[in-house]
Amino acid sequence: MKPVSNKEGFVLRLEDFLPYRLVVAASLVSQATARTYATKYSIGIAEWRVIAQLGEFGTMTAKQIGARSHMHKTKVSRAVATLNRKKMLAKRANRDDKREAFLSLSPIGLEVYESIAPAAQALSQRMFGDVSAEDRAAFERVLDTVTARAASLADMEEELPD
Amino acid sequence: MKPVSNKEGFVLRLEDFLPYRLVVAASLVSQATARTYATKYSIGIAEWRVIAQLGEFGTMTAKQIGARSHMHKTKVSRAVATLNRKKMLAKRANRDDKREAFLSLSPIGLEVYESIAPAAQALSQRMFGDVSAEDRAAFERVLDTVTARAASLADMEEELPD
DNA sequence: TGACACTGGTTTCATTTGTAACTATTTTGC
DNA sequence: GCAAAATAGTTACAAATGAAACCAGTGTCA
Repeated sequence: MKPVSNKEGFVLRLEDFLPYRLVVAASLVSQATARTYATKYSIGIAEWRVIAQLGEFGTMTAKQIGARSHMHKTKVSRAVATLNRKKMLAKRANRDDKREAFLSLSPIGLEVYESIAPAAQALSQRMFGDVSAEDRAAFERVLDTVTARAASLADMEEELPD
Repeated sequence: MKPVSNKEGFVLRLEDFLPYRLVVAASLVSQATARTYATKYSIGIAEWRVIAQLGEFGTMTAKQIGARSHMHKTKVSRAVATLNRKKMLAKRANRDDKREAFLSLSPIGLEVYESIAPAAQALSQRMFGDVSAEDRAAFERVLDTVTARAASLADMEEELPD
């Protein structure tokens, strides 16, 4: 199918349009991975991301998890709640600030982490495995710059004067 | 914050984990762009994507739009419905197959397309503008391969025997 | 000290989303 | 030609989501 030029003449070629391609790729990847652990371990994406953070860093507050994973705070809150219900994490109050709590994986949570993490790694390998080291490095560079840009853009508009 | 190794020893370093980084980057980009045309032109993401497809290719069925943009058919259906309500597109029945309809932009829709497309282009420029040509090429290569992989993975599982 | 702004986290509510069921039509196999 | 399977698109329903209100605790500054 060939692009059609309309009267005004400006045509956006989506197949060359990086933001679009990025988003499509990500959504496919997200679906594919989600399926893997969703069906296999009955864990949702948000829950898994919380587990992954805690598995990597040990102990964090909900706030930290949200900041690090760019997850909305209500999403984190709910994910934590479900994981808590499933006895997958340990909550320890912070004496110095009773608003927040220190979260970490319970033995069960750790088990889940230990079983999902390698699967995730394997899946990643299947998707990115045969990408050359150079391409991979370039890919990471671009991801980083665009992440930074997009994040700053988002923040900017957040604090616009009304 | 330094990763903590737990008893079992397997730690997934999310900052090195490409699927994760890809998804985070995409979600930030998506948010940033969404905001641009959402607030400026009161158009949702799905609607914009439909407009973009039609702007580029002229006439398509809902099915084609969905396939090309990897959008769920209900999403396409609803986006088309809202755009139709806003008189932004033209629906023409297909005599040879009355189940489907040929969709294209109405003059109003074209206007919207012509005003959003350059803005999107500009935003993309702001995010990817100063990426070197080589990095950009590498980035595209990787996006393509991973898109193909993830898509085939998704399809595969779709037809699993239950 | 006490009022007031602020922050971590939860909850409520309206919106968005996907799954599955459904309608209308077309295709297939016999 | 016709019953059964398939397909384009819509709709009903339930789950996921984000914005905003909210609660409890903390910081500030007079």
